[in-house]
Amino acid sequence: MTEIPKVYDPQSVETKWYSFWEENACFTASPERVSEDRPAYSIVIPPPNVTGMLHMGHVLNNTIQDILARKARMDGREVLWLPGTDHAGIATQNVVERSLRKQGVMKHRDDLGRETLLEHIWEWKEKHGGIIIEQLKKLGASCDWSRLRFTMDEEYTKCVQRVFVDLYEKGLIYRGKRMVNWCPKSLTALSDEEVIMKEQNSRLYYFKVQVVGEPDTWLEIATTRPETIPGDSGFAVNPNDPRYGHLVGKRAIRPLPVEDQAHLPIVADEHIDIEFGTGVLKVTPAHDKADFDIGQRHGLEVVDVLSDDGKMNAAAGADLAGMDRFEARKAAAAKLEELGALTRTEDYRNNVGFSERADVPIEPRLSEQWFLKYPSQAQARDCVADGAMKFYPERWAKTYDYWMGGLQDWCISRQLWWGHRIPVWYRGEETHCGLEAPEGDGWEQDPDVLDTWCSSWLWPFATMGWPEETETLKKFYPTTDLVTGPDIIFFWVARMIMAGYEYKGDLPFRNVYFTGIIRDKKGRKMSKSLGNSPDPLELIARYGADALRFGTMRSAPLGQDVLFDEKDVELGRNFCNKLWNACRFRQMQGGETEGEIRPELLTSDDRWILLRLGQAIEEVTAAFEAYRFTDATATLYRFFWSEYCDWYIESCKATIFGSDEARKANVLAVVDFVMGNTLRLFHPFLPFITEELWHGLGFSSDMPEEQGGRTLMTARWPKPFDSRFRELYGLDDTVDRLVAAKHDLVTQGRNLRAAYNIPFNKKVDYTYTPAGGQDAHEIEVLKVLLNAESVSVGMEVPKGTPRVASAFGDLYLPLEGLIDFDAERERLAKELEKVGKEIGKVEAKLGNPNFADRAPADVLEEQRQRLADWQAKHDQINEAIGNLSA
RNA sequence: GGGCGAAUGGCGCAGCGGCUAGCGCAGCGGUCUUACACACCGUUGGUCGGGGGUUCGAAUCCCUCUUCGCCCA
Repeated sequence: MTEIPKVYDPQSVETKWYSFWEENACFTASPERVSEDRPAYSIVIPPPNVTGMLHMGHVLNNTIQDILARKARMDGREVLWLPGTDHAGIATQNVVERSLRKQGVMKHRDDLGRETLLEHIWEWKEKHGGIIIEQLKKLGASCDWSRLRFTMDEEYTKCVQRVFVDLYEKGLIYRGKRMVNWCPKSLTALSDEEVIMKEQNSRLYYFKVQVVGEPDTWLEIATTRPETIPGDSGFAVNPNDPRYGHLVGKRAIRPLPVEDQAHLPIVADEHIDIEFGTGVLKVTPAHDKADFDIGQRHGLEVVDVLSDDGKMNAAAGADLAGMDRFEARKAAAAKLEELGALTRTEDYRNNVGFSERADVPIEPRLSEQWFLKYPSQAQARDCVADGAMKFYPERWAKTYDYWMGGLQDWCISRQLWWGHRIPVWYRGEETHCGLEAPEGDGWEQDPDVLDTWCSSWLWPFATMGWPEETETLKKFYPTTDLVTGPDIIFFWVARMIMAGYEYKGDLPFRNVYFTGIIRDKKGRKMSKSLGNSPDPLELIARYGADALRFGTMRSAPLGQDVLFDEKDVELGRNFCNKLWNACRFRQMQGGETEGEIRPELLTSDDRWILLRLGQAIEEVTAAFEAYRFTDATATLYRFFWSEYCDWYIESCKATIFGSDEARKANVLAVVDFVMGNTLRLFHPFLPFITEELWHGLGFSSDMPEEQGGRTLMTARWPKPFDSRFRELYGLDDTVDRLVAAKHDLVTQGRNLRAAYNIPFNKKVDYTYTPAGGQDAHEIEVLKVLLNAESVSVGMEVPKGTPRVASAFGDLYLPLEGLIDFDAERERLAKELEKVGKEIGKVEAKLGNPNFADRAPADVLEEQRQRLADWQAKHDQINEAIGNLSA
């Protein structure tokens, strides 16, 4: 760091240090190093989609993980941040199939067959699978890349199969023909969690059916899905509905299909809502879950009128067969009208389940699938309820508990090819579930694969070598923190907890931090179609990774969504530049690095900045303990920018540009002490620039190799100052008060010149009357802070000279005959009014006998002190006004 | 319909029983003052969503209403 440029350029610095860290194995975790003195810290990455691209959600999530990991290293812990990717079954297969269709390689996957398509997907994975990993490195993620895992690695796959076999043998996994959520676009079953309910503007169709043998009796029925009428196998009414009781047991004529107008039974069922529509329900057991249950209770036939791709099949009748379900809806309504059966239609808002991935309405469908009855439910539920596992923010614990209280069996089979194939083989009536194919000929493996979440729920331990009791597992499981989005609390978090108890007999992580959702500055979710989703890589290229990290963290409070604005990143860049230049300033002064601080040479400002540093250390450390990263950045911002740069550096120029060499060396020692600590406090947030400055300023040179000598990454996290330290350097409240009064006087003094329209670069002469003893150094400081030509002490000033005052003394701005008495009088009158108001408020409070009676003594005393302070100020101003007219 | 969360100056937030309700950004005025114009100095904006209550004292606790967001049915 010989010639430091004026503007920080992150590009080369970031590349340089990331390579350095990797080459020096700074991210590598080793179980052997774990001991009582060096406790383990671990965190597993929520595996991103292997073919995905880095987006702002990843930035938020992984920045937080990196901050936690880096802080833990500085706390002297052995850190494992375990990275990896997820095969993302449906998403990945969709992407590759689309690409193959586009290239004309195939029209349908059956054209290629299972093996060939899988080859193509693996090829795709090899080509694109590393992109997101490289992107995470750009962000500065300090993952142990030597342990990179993929959910379809051979070993991981073994874990998935082993768990399947085990749960099968325990009777928790079973195969059954049940109503499932079917996605007609992806052509697979889905779990309940993958169905998103959306409110829709629909139409309610009313039609009538004739009761058999009673030509004058008609039942009117309301439905949103007339296209399923051919699949109806009964009509149901509530037994308590007086309108229809007499019809139960009779039959009515189904109008469609016209070539098969069947006579369907009218049944009574408690579950029918009397209020909805006409109170009569058409029962379609094949295409509605509730209807299926009603059908089961009354022995109704199941008539499937839809194909797996959402088109009507032959059973729907000649008029509808082959049509898409939405087209068929209109056609069916038209047909009813033609038959004179359609009585009316009305607009209707209802909730329709959509496929999460394909975004089309799902189709409830009777189908043979594999289901899982969740294991270790009670333990998983209790660990959060009783606080053994902590959620941040806490409120998610309620959501979790509610969901855990209503668990439904999980449909885990998917009609896809990309994923873990179900380890079950069939031969005739025989079924074999096992890790290996059974002996003998004629066995066929189940064609389906498992839900992706049914592999990633093993992530915390399957990535650590389970089922072997590896050193890694012994030392790093359970993990410490999990950082993820609340949108996958059921998909992933809850299931990991259950798997953790079932297979490790312990919870998988102790704390879960739920991030907010990243939105644009207008509060809209980021989406490709809106084009409001910035490319993090581009932001890094333009502002630097540190800037992106800091900007994001500064605007991401615990428990709230993040309204992302590029301005935040710009602010992050400006912040880095400020840090850069503060160090550049230090560099320009030369002298010994980190010299010894001699207590007897400390100025009030030196003591003050040490006090503020101590305060900042406490605040940032406390913020970390509460996972309040925004608070930490706010403290750092305030401390470094306002307290250190704006006040301390400015005031210490009085010494640095002065002639007292001993004092100058002492100030530089203070500067180094403060900067050394500041860089450490910043490092988890700004890893690159802090590492560069740490070495550039030479802080690394006198540190033990493993405690900051080689890298700032392992320098010790600053400790709050103890009483011995405070005593040695004279850090107490009196310093705080004195310097606050000095700053107050300076601000007022600058204000004076502004009030009289004197530009800041114009040097002026002030006159100062110290409140305490006269101190040449303090006067020099005032001169620097006020940008004054001179600060004279004890001079007589003409009557009416503008004057301000604080506990630090009185300050006059002599204006050489230019005093505008009226303006000054007006200014003072305004001040007086403000102060008078405050006095009134405090007096009213103290004058209230109830207050005096009931308020605690310290509050009372505080108010009395305030009154005295205000009155003193009031007197000062009055005196100044008196001087004006005298 | 049930649950959760939010409502504080133009914007984003902090404060969760007693400091003159803070901070950042934006705005306004001034300044290229030998670390930084990605900066510095000064400064204008708020009866804390409405109403009611508890208390000596409420942005903060309770009730209620309104608006917005999320989750579940």
